[in-house]
Amino acid sequence: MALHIFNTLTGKKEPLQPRNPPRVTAYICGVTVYDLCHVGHARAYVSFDVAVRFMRRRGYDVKVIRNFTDVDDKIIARANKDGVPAADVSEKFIKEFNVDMGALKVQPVTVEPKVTTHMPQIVALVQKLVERGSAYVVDGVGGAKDVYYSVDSFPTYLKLSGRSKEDLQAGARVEVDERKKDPLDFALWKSAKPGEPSWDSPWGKGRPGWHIECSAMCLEHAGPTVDIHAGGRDLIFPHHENEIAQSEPVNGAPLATLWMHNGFVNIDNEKMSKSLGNFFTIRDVLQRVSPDALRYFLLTTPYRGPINFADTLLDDAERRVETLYESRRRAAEYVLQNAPEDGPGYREVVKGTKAEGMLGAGIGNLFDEAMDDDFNSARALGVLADAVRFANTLMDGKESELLGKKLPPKTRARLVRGIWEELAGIIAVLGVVDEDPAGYLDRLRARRCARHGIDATWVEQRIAARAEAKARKDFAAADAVRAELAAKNVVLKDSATGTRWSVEDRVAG
RNA sequence: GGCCAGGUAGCCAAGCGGUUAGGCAACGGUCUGCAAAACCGUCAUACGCCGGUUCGAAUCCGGUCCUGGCCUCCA
Repeated sequence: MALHIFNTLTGKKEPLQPRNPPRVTAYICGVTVYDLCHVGHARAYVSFDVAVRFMRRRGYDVKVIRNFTDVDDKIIARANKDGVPAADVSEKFIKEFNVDMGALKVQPVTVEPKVTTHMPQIVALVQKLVERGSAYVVDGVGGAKDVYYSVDSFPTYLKLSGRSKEDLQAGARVEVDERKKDPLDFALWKSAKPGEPSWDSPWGKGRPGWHIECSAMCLEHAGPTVDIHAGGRDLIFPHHENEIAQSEPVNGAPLATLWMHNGFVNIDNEKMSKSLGNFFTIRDVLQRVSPDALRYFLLTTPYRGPINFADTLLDDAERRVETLYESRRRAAEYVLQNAPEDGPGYREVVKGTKAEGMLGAGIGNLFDEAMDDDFNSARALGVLADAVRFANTLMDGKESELLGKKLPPKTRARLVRGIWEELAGIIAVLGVVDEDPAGYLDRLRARRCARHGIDATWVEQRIAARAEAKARKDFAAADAVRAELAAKNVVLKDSATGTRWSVEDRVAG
């Protein structure tokens, strides 16, 4: 099966059919840079990051365009409030955005266009719309003009959201503006009020309306039709609807073949919003858990549906990621210690056994099959779980139940190596458990030590004392140390190579 | 009011006509000086409710209840 993606425009999963394969163009609506990003942004950009990584795994040459809207009412409002130029606000939050995306391991996109560097294209597009009668000019501020888009000029307006103009007006929350021909008409160009950033145009000093920048930048970087246009659900109306209305009459072609929209992040089953105060920035969250944990959490639900955000769920994800890193580290050590022999891979070994149904088709294939179904990351994590569990079973030497026979360590090592080699490709797409396990686990432990006020040196000393007690068979003393450390959330893990320790985070957060 | 999602075992969450998703928690077991981790088993013939279609429905159809969202800026 080929990659299928849910298309908002048709309401169906459709095969990805790029116009010029293997090239895929994708325009992802970026942020308006007036504040720090929240977990809703994290969900959108992590979802699309995984989608892009998977398309690349599938052999597509993906060009990703993700804009910054750096001219906007909210930026101006923020600048006025802080008493700084608007450009300072947008520049600051572009930097912050990049910091957050970097932390989340969202891969850099191909092009990051900004409104301020695409003014000529925007003005030219507005001009074309006026010329062909899609837009009209009215009096604005101080002799300058405003330009409005006429929704009546575009018969298929609202085809993406499947609404009707009557429905929207029934909401009766559309602002009344005497100069508009239709209440649903929206601004393409706004005349500048005193003190606002502005650019020269045929209509005097002004700035673009909210939607036009994406039409202009998408055209500039992807051409008349982009293969995939993506953003949050909330953008379906009005933003994407308006983009379509602005672009299609001028381009004479569909703006996008596929429209992808990610679902919302809810907090305690309510929409996250600033007014409700249930609002978390990405860095708030990364204060609590690792980027892997946040990514893993976001991937536990397919991108299109809502996802409920809660500390307990994040903590669950972090523990799960920790387990996976532990397994990965253990696998690496196991392979190193057991000198894997050459021979058939796990798929052949599993044939005709209980484990065949689980992994016989091949881990990579199962993963691809899951992701081909509209990037079903939840299913993909199931594949990951099955594979890791099987590798652990082998390392435990408990494979006879599954395989009907016991294998020598060298054979097990061969299979474990093969499994993790395949898993490497998967975790590279998901962007979780893809770091050096020792480094990750050390950082995790250090963070928990800090949170619980634990001194690592002291722990090591206590462990040494316990080792001495154990050496002289004084198990009572050894157990006393275990209990002493357990009281501080420190858990000891004895192994052939010595005692490892970790910090449990379950109590007190 | 209009439009759109969703309701799956203690919790999270796949599946969307027939064959074990997966994870977490709990409990039992293997292992261990004791543990932890890991693995095995149990919880699990679960799918909001009522009808209908079908040899067969969590999956399709009709109705109904509930939750959330959009219709204003929002990923």
